[in-house]
Amino acid sequence: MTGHLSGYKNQVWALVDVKSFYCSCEQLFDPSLVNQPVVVLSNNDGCCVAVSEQAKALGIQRGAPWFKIEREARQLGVQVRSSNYALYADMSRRFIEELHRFSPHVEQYSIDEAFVRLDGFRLDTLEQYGSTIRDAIRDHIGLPVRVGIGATPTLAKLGNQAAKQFECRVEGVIKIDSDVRRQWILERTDIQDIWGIGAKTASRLRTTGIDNALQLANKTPADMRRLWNVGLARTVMELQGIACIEPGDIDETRKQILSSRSFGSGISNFDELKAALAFHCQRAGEKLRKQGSQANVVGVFLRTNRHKNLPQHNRSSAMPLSCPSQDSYKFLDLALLQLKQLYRPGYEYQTIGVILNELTEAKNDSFQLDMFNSSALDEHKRRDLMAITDQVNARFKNGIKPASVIGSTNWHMRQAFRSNRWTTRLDELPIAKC
DNA sequence: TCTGGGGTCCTAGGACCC
DNA sequence: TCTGGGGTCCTAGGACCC
Repeated sequence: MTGHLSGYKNQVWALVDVKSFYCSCEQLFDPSLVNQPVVVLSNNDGCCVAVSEQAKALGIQRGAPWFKIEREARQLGVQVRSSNYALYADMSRRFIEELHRFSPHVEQYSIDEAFVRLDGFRLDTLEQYGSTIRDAIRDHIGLPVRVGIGATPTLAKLGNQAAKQFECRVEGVIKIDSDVRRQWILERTDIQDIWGIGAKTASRLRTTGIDNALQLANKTPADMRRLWNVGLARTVMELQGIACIEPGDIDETRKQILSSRSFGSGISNFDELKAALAFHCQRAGEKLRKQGSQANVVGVFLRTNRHKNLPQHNRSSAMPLSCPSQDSYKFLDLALLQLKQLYRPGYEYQTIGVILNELTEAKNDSFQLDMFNSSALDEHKRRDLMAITDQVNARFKNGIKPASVIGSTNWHMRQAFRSNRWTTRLDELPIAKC
């Protein structure tokens, strides 16, 4: 084998990701944030989900609970924003659209990163091509990206990771194209920075003397399969340059749909839980109908706050529908039944959620009838009701919702620092002053 | 007062069958 | 006295990702 980009499958993978995506989106529309320490918070303004380079340099860590670091962060001059998903989703769409100019094969992997296949390019031009992509995203979309290039998805991720690690030396683009360079980078990559290896596996690997990616890559896949699991065996192969993981496209239809949210503060009252449950059934149903699926199983979970020194109660259940459905109200009936079984008075619950499972494609005019409970006419009416509800809710915030949702506000989301939805709302467009 | 929400895949173990 | 074992299917939970 001459180089790592001419392995037997002749694949070339690039992983393009946006530097602290949420922060970069905020900085793009608010120039006062440029080159400043910025953090973006999770739902409920709970913890830091994105941290700008400057904030990182001040010691702010991704995942840190905001209420714990707020005082110090403010003193350090850190700027804070609540999550603004409308903005991020739209910027993500533009980012992916731009990538399609560079390859017919783009697989969006998350809101801020995508795999781009560059098979067939001349090896000595790849680095230049990576820089071209980086410049285009910066100039046309306004977002800073890093590019990692390698013979497998895992090596591309690793290159991307290395581009982060050696930022000052490589200007955001790293290509792993020779065995020498592969080994050099692997040796300097901590085991836990490998895609697919998390905290648990990393600490177990360390007890066997494997601390960096090179040590792992030198194992045989068969041994790792036998001693560990198939996932780790695949990772070893990928690190050796043999592609065996196909990153899925996140635009594919979901196999499971979940709606959940933690409450602003603990909830013990059954009726308030019920209100939240109704909200999540409505929202999960909305997502389900949007992708044209129907569900066969409805699940519910209920959790107390594991960070609190209080009695804990975490339970979940799932029940099959009598026939496949898209009907939020049917989901609610079944979910409520389960909530009654799961609920115990006296606990402070923190999160509730609804999961729709065993999704199948919804056919337009033929659907299975529930033998005991409904007529075809009812089914049609229910479908129309759902369709109209979705249309109204798409146009008007706080449009139609189940009656049981109304009147309880304790579980609503906190978003104290949200910026404008600059690109998706007419009344929030940025204004240019002459 | 205040620690996210949404996914995927894999595995172990129970149920069941012959 | 002697009381199997192997295959398949299903599910809950774990680990991981961003």
